[in-house]
This record gives sequence, C-alpha cells and structure tokens, in this order.
Amino acid sequence: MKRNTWQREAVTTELNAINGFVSAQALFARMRDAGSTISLATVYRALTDLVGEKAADSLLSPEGENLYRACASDGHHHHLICRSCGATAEINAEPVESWAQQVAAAHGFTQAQHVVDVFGLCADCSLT
Amino acid sequence: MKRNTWQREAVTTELNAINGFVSAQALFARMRDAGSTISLATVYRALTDLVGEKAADSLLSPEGENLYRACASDGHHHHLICRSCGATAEINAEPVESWAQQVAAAHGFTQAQHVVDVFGLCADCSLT
DNA sequence: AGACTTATTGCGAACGGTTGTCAATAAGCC
DNA sequence: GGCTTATTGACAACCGTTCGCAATAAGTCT
Ligand SMILES: [Zn+2]
Ligand SMILES: [Zn+2]
Ligand SMILES: [Zn+2]
Ligand SMILES: [Zn+2]
Repeated sequence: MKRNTWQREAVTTELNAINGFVSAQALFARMRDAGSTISLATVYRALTDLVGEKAADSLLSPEGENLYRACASDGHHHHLICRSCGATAEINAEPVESWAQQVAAAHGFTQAQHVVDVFGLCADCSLT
Repeated sequence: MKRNTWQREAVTTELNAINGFVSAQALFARMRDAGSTISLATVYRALTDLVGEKAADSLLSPEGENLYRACASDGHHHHLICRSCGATAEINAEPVESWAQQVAAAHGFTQAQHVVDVFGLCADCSLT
C-alpha cells in the first residue's frame, strides 16, 4: 500500500511552487537550501511517481536532462518554454495532433507518439 | 587547418550506409565488428563535426541518447522514426513550422526553436 | 624524399544525470 | 504499544559522453 510521507508531500509542494520546468537536481537544491533534509534519491523517486500518476509532466531538455513541472491542464498538451528562466506556457496543439497522426498513418506507422516542444526567450528575458 | 583522416572518412561512410538514426555507440560497434580499429572517442568527435558542418542530423531519443543520421534533405525538416528498427522518414512539416512561430509570437516569445519528432512502429515492425 | 608543425587520434580517467542496493527508519494497521 | 512492510538515505554502480594528454600522422615547406 502507498504511504504518505512528508518527503513526498514536500516534493509536491515545492514543485507546485515553481511555475516552470525544473530538473530533479535543481528541485533538490532548492529544498536543501530551504532547510529540508530530504535525499536526492527520494526526490527522483517522488518525481517519477508524480509523473506515473500524471500529477506532473516531464520532458527532456535539449541537453538531455529530465525536467519536471506540475501542470494545470489534465489532458494531453504541449509546452512553450523559456530557455533562460524556465517560464512555461501550456499550449494546445490540435493542428499538430492531427498532423502527427496523419503523417504516421501515411507512412504505415502504428502506435505513433510525438515529441513537440517549443523553446524560446519569454517576453521578460527577451528584453535583456 | 582541418585534416582528412581515414577515421572521419570511415564514420561518414558508415553513417551513409545506414538508413535510420543510430547512436554513436551503435555506429562504433558496427565499425568494430566490420574490422575497424577506430576508437569510440573518435566516432563521437567525427559525429559532432558532421553535425556542426550540417552533414548529419542529430536528435535526442526518448531515452536521452543522441542519435545521428546522414540526411538527404538539406533544409530544415523533421523525422518519423521507428522505435524498433530505427527506420526513418524525413517529413516536411510546413503546418507545424507556422504553428510554432505563431504560438511563440502570441506569447511574446522570441528566438523560438522547436523540437518535433514522431516515433512509432514502421509497417514492417508493426506486423509482429 | 626528409624534416617540421600541429591537428588528430587512442586510451583511460573523469564527469553528470540517474538508478540500484540494502540496512535503518517510520507509516499504517491490529 | 507492537507488527508488518513501504519508504528512506547513503553510497555504489551505471551509462552515455567528454576531457587530458602523450603518441601518431596529415599537410607543408625545403
Ligand atoms: Zn504541461
Ligand atoms: Zn500532442
Ligand atoms: Zn521498424
Ligand atoms: Zn520545423
């Protein structure tokens, strides 16, 4: 049976307090800096669980690092992420959804999944 | 000045002989199995160079591994990749290009780049 | 061709993110 | 309170990739 620990609670809370995507290590650092004694391995485990129960989204950064975010939308959606500050907007991409399905079907592919992310500089970070 | 070595030549040749995306390690294994004495680090370096001079495309697999391919199209394009055998089709995604630009602009983002890949099972691998 | 310069190689160590191991801890239940 | 066992924390192991450096060899000059 799944147990409720302050560690899981703390990870959930911290993730909710951040607006953009964060790495497991960054989240761990923030918690440690705030005085938490949680371990890195536990942060990884909690994040993996959250993604598993669809309470968090994850994506691979261009550098190959896994990033996490507590998302507002429940259903399938994509993200517009600021490369500088990590600020994230959830975006609905219906045209892309149908396009992806069509292009896969047209080539005889089945069980198609797609990776669609837009990275850029948000309005604030664009000012420099 | 850039020098021409049989190692770089060999990597280019081997990459051209493969139709889909391959990892650096897989390419290295193929070359070794074929009798080459090239080193893994050199394969990495050659692939990085090829990508730099736009003679090869690279993408991050869902597992976070870098994959490489000698692509036919010169311009910007995307890929439909078989998760099982790596077979790849180059796809033109004009609707996605404009969509990505629009959604970025609509949120005040600048210097937008996008990651768009479709993974699935090719016709052959779907039969199993 | 031979000598020289220096880009490139190969090897092994190092790195960064992530996962596994396992004894110690503590959550939920009686 | 005591029992069971999921969960934790510390550390080792892992995997893909990069780095450091001495040895090699490509291109250049004579
Ligand atoms: Zn989201
Ligand atoms: Zn989608
Ligand atoms: Zn296939
Ligand atoms: Zn594109």
